[in-house]
Amino acid sequence: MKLSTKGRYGLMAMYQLAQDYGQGPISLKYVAEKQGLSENYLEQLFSNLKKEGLLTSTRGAYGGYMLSRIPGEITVGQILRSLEGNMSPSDCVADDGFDCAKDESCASKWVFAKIKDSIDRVIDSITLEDMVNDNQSVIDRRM
Amino acid sequence: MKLSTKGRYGLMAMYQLAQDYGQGPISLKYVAEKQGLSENYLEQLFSNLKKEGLLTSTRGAYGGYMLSRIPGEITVGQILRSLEGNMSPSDCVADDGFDCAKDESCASKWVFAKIKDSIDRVIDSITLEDMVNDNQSVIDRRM
DNA sequence: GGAATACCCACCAAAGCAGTTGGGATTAAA
DNA sequence: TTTAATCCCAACTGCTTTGGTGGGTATTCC
Repeated sequence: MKLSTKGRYGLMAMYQLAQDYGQGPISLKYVAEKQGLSENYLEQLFSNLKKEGLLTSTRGAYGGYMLSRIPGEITVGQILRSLEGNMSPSDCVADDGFDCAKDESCASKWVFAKIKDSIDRVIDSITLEDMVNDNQSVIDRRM
Repeated sequence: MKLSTKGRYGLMAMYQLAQDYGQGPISLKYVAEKQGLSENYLEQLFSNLKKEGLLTSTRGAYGGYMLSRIPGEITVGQILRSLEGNMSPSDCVADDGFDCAKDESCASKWVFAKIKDSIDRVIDSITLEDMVNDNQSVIDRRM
């Protein structure tokens, strides 16, 4: 049950933008180099993050990308969901209106629901600001 | 970040064996039918679970599979790990001795570690017995 | 005008997933 | 002693996803 590189790279890239927050638009090239990622691939991820409203972009020379909100208002959960889809371990407990045939009588289902809840609690409680400040203790108090 | 059918089917099948615990060996065919799974595919999963010591088998007519321990001593974590490998969202926080080049300075890493810990806490606290008894409230008290 | 950038879309190789197939070995029962 | 039920094993397959690459276009600053 792994994250794909979309989620991992995307989080790393967003973290970089959080570190350089307030410096105006940051170019894709810079982010890719700084985090050691393929520029072309990262472009696709940013396109997604933009669609979800987490990034804004400026075209042309000296253009680039910026977080659409302050780092304290962007959570890891928002980033991962926008790149990975929902973060449920099984579709039967996702919020997508998928429904499993056996539905009720399934003992596995509530196990998956518990896993999902615990993941959600973590990723929705950590913001980019927390990551920049390395706020481990803050998070621990929150959870 | 989904479980594969290995984890999902495997858990369902083990749950079935827990329900029929104490009835002697249970055939693959019965479990597959009861849970609506492909017999041939399930066979591979059982082979894995047996290697990990979670199942014992009896060959020949009237043979089958049994849990190797009482349901209260088999956790969801043991089952999922034996079928899915480690349950870390990223290899950089797995216990496998993988090590990431940037290691120290990676802010994403501790995020992944927090996710992993919360998953582990859930799956290691739920046993097959809990599932059979539908012990949701018991689990909630435990966590 | 030229350089730097974001935007868009098609394509691709490799790996993983979810089985299927086919045969063999072992054992209880008839 | 045959037969049917069962576990055991390994190869094969079609499909989808992953993790990119490449090429061209549009926009903006100097």
